[in-house]
Amino acid sequence: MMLSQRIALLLEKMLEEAGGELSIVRNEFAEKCGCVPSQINYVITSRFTPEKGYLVESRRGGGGFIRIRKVPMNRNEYLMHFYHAIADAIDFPSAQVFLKELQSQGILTRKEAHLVRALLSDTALSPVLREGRDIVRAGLFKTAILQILSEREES
Amino acid sequence: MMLSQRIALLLEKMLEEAGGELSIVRNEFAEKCGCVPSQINYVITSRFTPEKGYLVESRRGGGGFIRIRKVPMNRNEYLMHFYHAIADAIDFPSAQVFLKELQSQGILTRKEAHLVRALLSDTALSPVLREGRDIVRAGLFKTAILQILSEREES
DNA sequence: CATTTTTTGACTTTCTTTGACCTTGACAGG
DNA sequence: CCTGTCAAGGTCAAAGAAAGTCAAAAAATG
Repeated sequence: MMLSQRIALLLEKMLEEAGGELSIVRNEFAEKCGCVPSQINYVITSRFTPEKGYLVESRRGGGGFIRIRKVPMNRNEYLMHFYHAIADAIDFPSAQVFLKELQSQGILTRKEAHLVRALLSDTALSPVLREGRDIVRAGLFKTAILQILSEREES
Repeated sequence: MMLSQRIALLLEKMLEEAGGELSIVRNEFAEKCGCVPSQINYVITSRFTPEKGYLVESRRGGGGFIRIRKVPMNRNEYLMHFYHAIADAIDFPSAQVFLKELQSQGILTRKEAHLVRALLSDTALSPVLREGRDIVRAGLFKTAILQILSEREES
């Protein structure tokens, strides 16, 4: 079997055992998998993507780590409906309609909805070339939804 | 755990216990932490920054000391302080530090802070060319701060 | 056979630790 | 008063420790 496949499987298993959140030390882990360290990045960027419900953070330098969090995607049909409706690009007016909906369903408070709306606005995204803006906005919106989903699991 | 992190934690605890103002003798303190004296400077300059609301003074020579103070600010002062500290570009780790601070000051709830953090992450901004990412992030962060400022106290 | 995915490794960036050397302040002795 | 000495803290750069990037080569896929 392919190396990256095996690594991905192992990560998933560890993630499962750790209850959805896992920290690894890249070089150590690569050692354990018998691969070069950058292979770990490849596996993560190709398979542990936000689209698949994973959130990844990391730190360099002494004491560095890579942390992977699995956001359960199927728990909330309603949010996933939004998630998929966003496609790979969305303009601001449409985003605004979605946000109002999320707010009126009580998924976001007014303050939260306003916050997200501000961040998705054309003003906020003005440093991004107009051609790419709707794509960036779509990615941001999806990230927000994933984040909301992951909050619901906790607390 | 990392040395610098242990030291930072200890300092925070001592600061807390001392009610927000704390004086140490650098060499003594380094001794107690089992590190070289300049490590104390490193910890202070990397973690007890004005951005996080700390004021640091010191005196050399006989009877020298380092005094750390946590300055209480009101909500709007805090926000404007952050707004100006962001300059025109900011990387994710710094943004994260700011957000933690906003959260610990009760200006953002945990959920709000997490939401903004997710939207400012490198993952969320991955469709933006890396060269421009920190600039886009700075713009987004400032937008968020303005939005928060414009909210009434209670949401 | 063409295309896509995987594997590798050289190079880069970020964060931490350490130590050699610099500057400042207090205070004694001249 | 000076001035020298010692007791602080400050600075900086090098070395170490980790993760990130990129592109070329190899392998898999259809």
